[in-house]
Amino acid sequence: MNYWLLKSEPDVYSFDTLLNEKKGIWDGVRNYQARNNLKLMRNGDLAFFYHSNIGKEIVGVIKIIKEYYPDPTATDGDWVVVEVEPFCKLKKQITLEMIKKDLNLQNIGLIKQSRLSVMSIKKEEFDYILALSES
DNA sequence: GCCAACGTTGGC
DNA sequence: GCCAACGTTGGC
Repeated sequence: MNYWLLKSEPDVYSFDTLLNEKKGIWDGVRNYQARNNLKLMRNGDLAFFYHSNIGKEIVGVIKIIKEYYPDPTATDGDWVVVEVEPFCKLKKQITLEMIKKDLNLQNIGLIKQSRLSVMSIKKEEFDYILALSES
């Protein structure tokens, strides 16, 4: 079981859109490192849904329900998608500002690799952020 | 709108 | 294989 963080600009594709649509295809990834992470995802893995640019906060958790297959929106190259469904909405959103200030989260990919859109999250980080959102 | 931090491309 | 030029992401 692995944990991930997926970024999306909410004016393009938001967590609420996914909630309404019940299920989503994570397409359009055009970065090798992000793609490699997509390929490592397994059914049942959980991922944070982060809103970049607008909000700059983790808003929910999603579950991987279908492992990678070729991205139908790609005209060339070896790009892939996974399918996801909403798992839960966070009671309290966790902002980038909070994460940056939190001494327990200084090594999180969101800060270390700010441009990567699909990254892995340590179980401790995942559990810690979930606990924060409940507090 | 700007810019830092990357990633990609192409000339050499 | 190196590196300059350029493009993109995302925070500010």
